[in-house]
Formats: sequence, C-alpha cells, structure tokens
Amino acid sequence: MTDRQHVLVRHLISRPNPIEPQSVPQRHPLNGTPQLAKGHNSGLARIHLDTDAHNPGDRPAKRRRTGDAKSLDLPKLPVRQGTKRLRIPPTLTGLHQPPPNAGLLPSISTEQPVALAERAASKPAPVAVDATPPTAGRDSVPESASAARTPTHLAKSKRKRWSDEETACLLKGVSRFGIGSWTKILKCSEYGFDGRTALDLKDRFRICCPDDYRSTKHPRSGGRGAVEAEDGAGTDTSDAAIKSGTTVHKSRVELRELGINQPFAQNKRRKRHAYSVEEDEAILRGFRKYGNAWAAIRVDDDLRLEHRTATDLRDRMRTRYPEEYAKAGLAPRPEVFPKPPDRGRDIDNSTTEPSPTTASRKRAPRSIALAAEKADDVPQKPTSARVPHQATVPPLLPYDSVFWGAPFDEEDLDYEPITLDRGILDWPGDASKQSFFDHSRSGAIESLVSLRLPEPMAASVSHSMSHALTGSVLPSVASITAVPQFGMDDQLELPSLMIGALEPDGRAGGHFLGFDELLS
DNA sequence: ATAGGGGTAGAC
DNA sequence: GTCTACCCCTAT
Repeated sequence: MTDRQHVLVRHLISRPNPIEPQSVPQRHPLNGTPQLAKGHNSGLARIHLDTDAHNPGDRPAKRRRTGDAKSLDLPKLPVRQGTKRLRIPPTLTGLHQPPPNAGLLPSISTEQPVALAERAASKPAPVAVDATPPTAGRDSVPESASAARTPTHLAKSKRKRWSDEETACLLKGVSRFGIGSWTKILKCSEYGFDGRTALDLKDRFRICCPDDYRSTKHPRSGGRGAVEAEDGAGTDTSDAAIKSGTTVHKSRVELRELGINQPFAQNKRRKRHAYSVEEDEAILRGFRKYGNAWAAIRVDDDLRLEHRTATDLRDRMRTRYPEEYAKAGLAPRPEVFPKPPDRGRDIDNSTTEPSPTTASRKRAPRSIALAAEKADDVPQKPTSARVPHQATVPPLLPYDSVFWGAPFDEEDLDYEPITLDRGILDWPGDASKQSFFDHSRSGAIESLVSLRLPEPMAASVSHSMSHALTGSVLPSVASITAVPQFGMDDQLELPSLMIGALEPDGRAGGHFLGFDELLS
C-alpha cells in the first residue's frame, strides 16, 4: 500500500460518518432499533478500553474472543429481559450463523465425559469374564444394562464368551429361520442373547457349524445338513473333544439334544450378483425406452435382464444413475446415515464458477445434491454430464462484523440457515463504483485485499477473525478500533460504509453508502 | 405395478 | 467399518 493510500484511509476513518451524525440518536436502518450511542468526543476506542464504565458489573464480563489481545469488542447495550429477538430481514437472515468451520469445535454430546468413564474403569473391576468358570450365563449382563451401554461399556469392552444358553438359542433360531436370518433370530423374543449383534450371531454360527455355514457360500461343496451329514467331517467334533472343551463345533448329538433334527434351512436371500457393465447399460437403455416400467424393462428380450427383479432394476437405476433417475422426477435413494459435510469441498477451487465469493457453495436441492454426490462415488464409466452446481453465495459474514441493533445478546443468538442475497457483496464491483479499492476486478469484495488495509491492520484483522470464512469478510469494527498505529482513537467508521466512497482519483468523495442503500 | 424410504446381510 | 445388492413394507 502506498503512503498516499495510507493517508486516504486514515482520512476516511477519521471522518464523521455522514449518514450517522453523532448528535442524532440513530436507528437501525433495517429494524429501527436504537444503535450504539456515541458520546461527544468520546472515541470508540476509549469506550472499549473503559469497559467497566459501560458494564457496571451486574453481569459477568463477556468472554473475549481469543487470540488477539488488541481486538476489542464494542460494548453492548443492555438487553431487556424477555426481549424478543427481532426478525431479521431475509436478506440478512443467517448472517449470524456460525462459520462453516465451526464444526471443528467439539460437538455437544450427551455421553458421559471420558474422564468419568476412565474413573469408572479404574474401579476394582469385576473378574475378567474369561477367568470366570464356564458356567451358564456367567458373563451375562441384564438386557437393560447392555442396552443402556454405560460409559464403562464404552471403554474397550472385553470379549464375552458365548454361554451355552446363547449358543442353543442361536442354533434353534437358525433351525427355525434359516442361515442368514440373523436379525430375525436376534429379535425373536423366544431367544435371549447377551448384547449380541447380528454379526456376532453369524460369527458364532460360523464357528459352531462351519460346514453348514460354508454350504451357504458354496451350496454344492458341503453342508452336512445339520444332522444328516457325518459328524465333524474334517473337524474335531468328537465327544471327547467336546467334553474336553477343545472345540465349540456342535455335534449331531448336541443338535438333537436341542431338538434340531432337520437340516438348517438355507437363507432365502438370493445370491448377490455384481452388476456388469452390460447390465448397467441395458438398464439405462431400458429406462430410456420404458421409463419407470421396471417390469417391462425386465421382460424385454433385447435387454436380457430377466434374472433381475423389477425392484432390483429400480434399485440399481437409482444408485447407478441417480441423475437420470432424478431427471425423470423420481426421488433418489435416501441416505440412511447422512455423512457429515465434507469440509474440504467448501473451498474447492474446481467449482464451475471461479470467483472470490465461492468459498462456500449454495447447497443444491437435496435430491440433486445427493445425485451429484452419489455420482461421485460411482466408479466405472462416467455418466452423463453432472448437474452443474446451482450457484454460489457470498461467504458468510461473522455476526460481529454486522450491526444488529440493540436487542441482541450473544447468549440470545440462535442460528438460522443463511438466506443471503448475493447482490449484497456484488455492489462494489459495479463499474460506477470502481475505485482503487477494486483490486480484483472480479466484481465482488475480496475481503482484506479489496479493503487494502495497511499491513498491520490487515494482520490484526485477519488474526482476530481467524474464525471467519477463509478470505471472506470485512473486518469487524472491533478489530479495527484495536489498531493503535492509526492514532484514531476518536471517530471511526464502519468499514462497510466507506468502501466505494472514494473517487477514482483517490479523493474522498462520491457518497457513503448506508445499509439501506447497501441492501436495496 | 410402482414409489418411497428405508433395513439387512455379506463381501471386501 | 464401509459399501451395496438385495429385501421389506406401506402407500398409491
């Protein structure tokens, strides 16, 4: 920055705000609430530094923002108890929402603190289950307890041996519902399992009856049929071995004792078949030909898809070609467990609309967004052109850089989704307002660059606002007032009101924009 | 018959 | 643990 620009900035900052004369109590241009009262000749910086005078101390001092000791907050007017928070015009709704990287903060959890769990774990622990005598139910935990999952349980849980009762329940369940219906068995009230999962059941069955389990994978290769086949072919399931406890394989005798005299029912679930490229292409062709008439697609001889069910085709279409599926007006497959947003993508430079204001992208309609995301995951050949990103929105302003009027209290702020008219940040790009501030020619404010703040100020601002969106924001008044190099402890302007106020030749001039103009 | 909104189980 | 083909259920 040149010396001349330094001087200009200083001059401007020390000028009275023409739209905010100090002698007249101002009202917020948006909501009509009283604005911060300025005392005669009392600099804001002085007000800041004398916080006690304005904060008589009935309430504990607000927590300062961390990081920059030079960064001071403007004093807040007292907030009447029970004051309803004002509705913010749609243009500004959501400006006070947390920055997108707020997710880096630890989330609020209802779980017990880890320390608590550790303390619990440090108590004299019950004897390890593995060391307990192998009596039935020795390691059983009351169902309610296992469901509640105490913090102690969250600590690396010990292995729980299968009791004989559990194993019996499993085998009976498999006999009744078939191999593979693990959840059905698990949920059946006639059987009791000690906090097992369906996966646990499968694993246990694989150990107890390996041949039967294997038979589900290779139907022709084995499967003793529970009781018909020879005992323990290839495995040591002799009575001696069983009695000695060296095996958990279940013998025919044991199964009979459990009342299992029939072969285990095979899982009715069809075998999985990965979709081939040919199948995918056929499905797409069929969809384009018949639309969502899946049955018609299935029976079309040319498509050779009869081995799939109509639902299979629907499912495949909605996962393999989500865009095409959505274009037909069909809802994409909902995500069961929505992933947290990929924060890395928020500053993705590969967006189709390169602009300084694309630090965050407008969220596409859920269906479309999902479609695009799904398409990202699909390997194989590329699908038709992606649904382009809808648009971009300017980055969010941290709420402390915008004047909100009096009745706000930090503690009263709940956050709302942003609805921000992109024009709010486009105005400096207007050709009629071109000035030496306009550095990027991009038509949008480019934060500190556009402002051309002196280096010390820029450093201070960027430091104190490190919580804000990357490269996004105007500095907060609080940040600016904290910079002593300017000797401007008297009158300060909101930076947003100064931008664009210079003539191209550098003279102060033009007119100062107010919020009302800014937002009109 | 199909849509929608998932759940499940097995492969990896 | 993740992915996904297959499955299920209800509504239309």
